[in-house]
Amino acid sequence: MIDMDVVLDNIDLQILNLMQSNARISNSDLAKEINMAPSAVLERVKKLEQKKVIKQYNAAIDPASVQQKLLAFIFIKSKEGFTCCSDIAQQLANIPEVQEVHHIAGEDCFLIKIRTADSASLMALMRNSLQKIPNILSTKTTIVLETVKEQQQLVIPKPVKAIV
Amino acid sequence: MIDMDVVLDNIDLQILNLMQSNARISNSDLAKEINMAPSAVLERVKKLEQKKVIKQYNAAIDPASVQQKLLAFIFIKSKEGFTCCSDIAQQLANIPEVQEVHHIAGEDCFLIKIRTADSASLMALMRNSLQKIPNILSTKTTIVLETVKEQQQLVIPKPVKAIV
DNA sequence: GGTGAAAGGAGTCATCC
DNA sequence: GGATGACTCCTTTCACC
Repeated sequence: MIDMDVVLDNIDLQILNLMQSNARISNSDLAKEINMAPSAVLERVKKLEQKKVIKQYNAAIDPASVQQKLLAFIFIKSKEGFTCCSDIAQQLANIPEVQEVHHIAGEDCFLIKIRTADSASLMALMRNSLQKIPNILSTKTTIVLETVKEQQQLVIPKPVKAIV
Repeated sequence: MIDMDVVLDNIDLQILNLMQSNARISNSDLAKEINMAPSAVLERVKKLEQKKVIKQYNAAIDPASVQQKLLAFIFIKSKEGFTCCSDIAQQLANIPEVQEVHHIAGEDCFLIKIRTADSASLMALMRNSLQKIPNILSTKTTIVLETVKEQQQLVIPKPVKAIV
């Protein structure tokens, strides 16, 4: 079921480009930007949501404002065996503070991105949640000192304006 | 100017909690959820935007749908010296495919998160953009095979309902 | 798949509490 | 700060193309 026949035309790409950095744009503004009727644009947006091209609309919140000042990446090595790997992945994903779980190439099995209030709460979380997951062999933690850039915007190919 | 007197009460936290996973919620629905008048809620949302507690509203787009199937993390080691470091950070941040730039603790200087169409385009980007940045000593690339979880939602302390 | 119009609903602002 | 009400604009639907 991966990679269904999701075919996106230039208009879809324009919509995605506008919405990925301004998700609360009104449908009528969206329609003005791309020179179409609001109803037609609305239908396209709904289809993009249905097809899961648009997965969710998020408000990006400043972590420090809600006392989540520590960001860390942790490499997690696990015992061999693919069934256990996807178990571990799921258990990691269930931890709310874990924002990302990636299965990676190379010796280490997973890379996770995690946010907590401070280093003490990271330590507590590692003891209480991470270490209790079976089949984890070792972890290697990288603490972020400063985040220079953090955005989820994708590079969407700019639609080629047709010559009228 | 970092950490201004941003004081968030329970109502603000409720708003953030609702909007971080549903940024296109209408203001009136938001008002219903937290039992307040729409105008009062709107004012709070605007203040949260002004104070940069809400940084942006994003549509989370499925990367595969727009031909961005490769995700990689790259550790970048640079020459010593703090001034050169922030220069490098800025140049890394200017690359559109680079979604995140973190200054990290330890031997390596930076960790970046980068998305491209495929491994060939990652190679091209490393040759054309990364390698041309001065003072970069070495890079270590980690390719993601599969992403199990990827969300930017923060753990916001659940407001304690006051006893009425 | 897009348009245009019409009804219902939401955003916005001034005013009062 | 929050509520109310009025005005305006937007969303949503549907018949038509």
